[in-house]
Amino acid sequence: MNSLEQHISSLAKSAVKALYNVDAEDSQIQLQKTRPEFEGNITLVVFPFVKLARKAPQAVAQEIGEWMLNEQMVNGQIVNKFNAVQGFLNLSISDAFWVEQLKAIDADANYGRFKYPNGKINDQMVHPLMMVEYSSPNTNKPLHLGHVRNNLLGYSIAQIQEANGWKVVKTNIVNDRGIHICKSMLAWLKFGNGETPESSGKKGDHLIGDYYVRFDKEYKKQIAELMSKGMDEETAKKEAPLMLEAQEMLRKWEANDPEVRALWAKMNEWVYAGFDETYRRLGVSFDKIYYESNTYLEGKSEVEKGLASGAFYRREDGSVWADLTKDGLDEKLLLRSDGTSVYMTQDIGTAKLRFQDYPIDKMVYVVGNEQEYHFKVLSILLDRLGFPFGKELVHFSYGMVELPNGKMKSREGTVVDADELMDKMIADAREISKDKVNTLQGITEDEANEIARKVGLGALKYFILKVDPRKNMLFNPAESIDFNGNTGPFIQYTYARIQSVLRKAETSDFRNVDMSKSRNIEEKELALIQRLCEYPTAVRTAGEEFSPAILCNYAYALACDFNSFYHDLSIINEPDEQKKALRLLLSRNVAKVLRTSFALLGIEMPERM
RNA sequence: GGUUCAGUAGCUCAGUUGGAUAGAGCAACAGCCUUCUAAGCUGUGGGUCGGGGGUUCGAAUCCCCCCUGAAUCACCA
Repeated sequence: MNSLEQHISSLAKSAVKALYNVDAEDSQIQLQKTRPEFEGNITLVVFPFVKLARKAPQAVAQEIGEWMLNEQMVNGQIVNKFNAVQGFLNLSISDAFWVEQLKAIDADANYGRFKYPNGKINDQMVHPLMMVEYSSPNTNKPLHLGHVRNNLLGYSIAQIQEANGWKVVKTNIVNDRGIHICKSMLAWLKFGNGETPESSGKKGDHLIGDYYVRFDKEYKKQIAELMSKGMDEETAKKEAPLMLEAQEMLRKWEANDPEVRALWAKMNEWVYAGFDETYRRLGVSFDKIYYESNTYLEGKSEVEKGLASGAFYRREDGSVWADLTKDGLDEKLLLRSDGTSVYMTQDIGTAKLRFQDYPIDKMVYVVGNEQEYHFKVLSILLDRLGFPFGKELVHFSYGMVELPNGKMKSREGTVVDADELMDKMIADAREISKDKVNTLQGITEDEANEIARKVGLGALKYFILKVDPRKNMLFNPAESIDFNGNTGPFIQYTYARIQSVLRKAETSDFRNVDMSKSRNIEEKELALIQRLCEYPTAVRTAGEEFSPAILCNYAYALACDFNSFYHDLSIINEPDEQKKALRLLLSRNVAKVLRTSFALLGIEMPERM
């Protein structure tokens, strides 16, 4: 609730008390922005009071409106005038109030961020700590568009929660062991001829990914061969020599076989170098990285402890299980009969190490909705094992990125590669900018490339983040991502325009807007101020709902409002100094809010484009 | 089959705890650059909010039943 809403809310409560002698609940005070077809800025919905008043809605609205105007004769005027339409009381707010709001926004360098009661955003008092896990790649293939969505959501939500007062630790759990890596390793040994990133010029993650695909190809050949000899498919999949070799390799890995370990370490290094580059280009980062190869043994020992405490039980074949039937779920395997760990075991171990490293108050896992069951179970298990954040852990579950013909599948090559996609977006941005001969004259090649990078990535990131994270989204590779309309570049362009205006404004100090002189704020100016006032609510809601999309929508609305204002009204050519000062002040703060909201999305702003 | 999530304009998506005549963008069509950046602005057309009941002053939103799609229910991760 912003300060206008607070004012009107308490005014409305007073009105209801005075008129009907009832203390209104907060939930009964329903405020909304006045729809453009009516006069006014903010609207009180009076339906909740019509029963108390025993009057028609229209009459109640009229009555409350009149009471408000009278009341303010005494207590200073915020509400200027009103009109009542059915059950809706539309209130017009005074210009002075709006100017005051704008000045307050301008004075606040951290506008929109959560502030402690002392006004600081980073008090020395203990922050609640939120750990956000995201990305969490397998090391057998390069990142694709699905990972991009994960990374962008994870990074953005970390920024948003930080703006909402959390101390945030961004973390990544790298899935660096298991049968999938052995497949790549094996294929590389058999068919690689010693190929390295250096010798081939391929990024390490792509090189490894190629061998993962190669494994699958050869494996399928073997299956087909076995089946042609009369073996059934099920058996053929198990008996194919390549699969047996891969499993043997995994056993050697677990037994610390020096050769296997050395190969594993070398190939992982290649992958990490590739990932690092992709992360850097995407603009995401981590405060602490965990590796599954270091956590899975922790998980096993945690499970052993749970076994000792009676939280879990062992079956005759030696496998360890958790009985979740009391929680309405099934029984869950934690250790295989051969003693090896499963995914769940590793997540428990990772949680343990993390909790040793940080005083976690809230744990957030940014993981696709295909793993909802897994996290439901993990939450219960961590709680049983005594992790304080277990019960309340957040699985930030997001939807899949689908292609027109369905899901992306690495092994079948139907993936949109992250690196290629970024290349394409940046190249597209560069191409488009070539047609814009106007303002980009005289800039260097490097500057032009840097703008294209920001704009291309801005288009990509906004395209992904503007969709409600919970929903599946569609990406059609045949249609390029737009640079016009409701897009990142549209908002970046709005920002760049403002920067251009501010550069041209001869003075940098235009805060001397004199409110004492009554002056009429134009409708489009007022709409902009009101929109700016909504920013803190957008930041807070985005945090509560775990939805960067809310900030996208907000930034888009603000940019639309500004462009309309910019089209209709002159800024630096305005002869009236007061009006000009107000418009410059407005422009500067629109730019500020666009920039900070985009920063929370992980999108950079170009100063010109 | 059980559970969970989704279904809104030709396409991609918005739509706060139920509020006024359901909104954007793209695509289509028609206008606006000798004037602060036209990646912009303005306008036109386009809807059985999957279907049917119910709750009430009021339902895209809440409840029930169906239809469709997705995910999941592994000694995979």
